[in-house]
Amino acid sequence: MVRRIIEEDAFLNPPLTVCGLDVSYYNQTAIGVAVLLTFPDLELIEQQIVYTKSTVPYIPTFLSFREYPVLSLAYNALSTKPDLCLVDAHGQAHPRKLGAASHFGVLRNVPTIGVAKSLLCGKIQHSSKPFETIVLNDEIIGVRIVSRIGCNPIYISIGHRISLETAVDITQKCLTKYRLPEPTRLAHRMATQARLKLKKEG
DNA sequence: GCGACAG
DNA sequence: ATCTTGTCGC
Ligand SMILES: [Mg+2]
Repeated sequence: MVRRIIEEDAFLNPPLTVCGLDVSYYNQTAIGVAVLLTFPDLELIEQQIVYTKSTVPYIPTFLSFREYPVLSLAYNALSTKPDLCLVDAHGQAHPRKLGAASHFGVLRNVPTIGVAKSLLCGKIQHSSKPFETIVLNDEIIGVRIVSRIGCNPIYISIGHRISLETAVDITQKCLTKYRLPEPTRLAHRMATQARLKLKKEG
């Protein structure tokens, strides 16, 4: 599957709509969320939540086996498909260069960007470039971005059908006043909200 | 063999 | 990811 990843822009650029994907858990229930926003205005136009039984454990480097199923169902639920997806996970910034964001992109054949909140592998290279890069095996596999002053950085990498440069550019255009870009931030917030609701209802 | 290790 | 109160800082 690694060889099926397209590292070039193969989508409507700039996109008219972008999607944010994330998952939360409540006991054995996986809660998948897909939000659809306009671009570049970032206005919410649709949100979908799906629930499944969580059966696969979390094992580092195998996140997609745990989260892809419910994410795919949430994506299916969208009445309108986005031009690009931002996934709360790494893309190529993965030991085998096949993080969940890339996995999702290839399986669904949709353009994706990996937006992670911490580093899985690789080392940060402080270069002269505007961004610090994530390097693994002498190869740049992603970038670290200080998306909000005073907060921990976020990690951007190619998911599928997009270049790293464009991935960084669009992610930055999705940033407002928070650490996470709007698509991922809203999906994450909605997933948390749904989890707390399940908890309250018992 | 040991430590690191997205969510 | 989840649990969980206070606390520090903008
Ligand atoms: Mg997540």
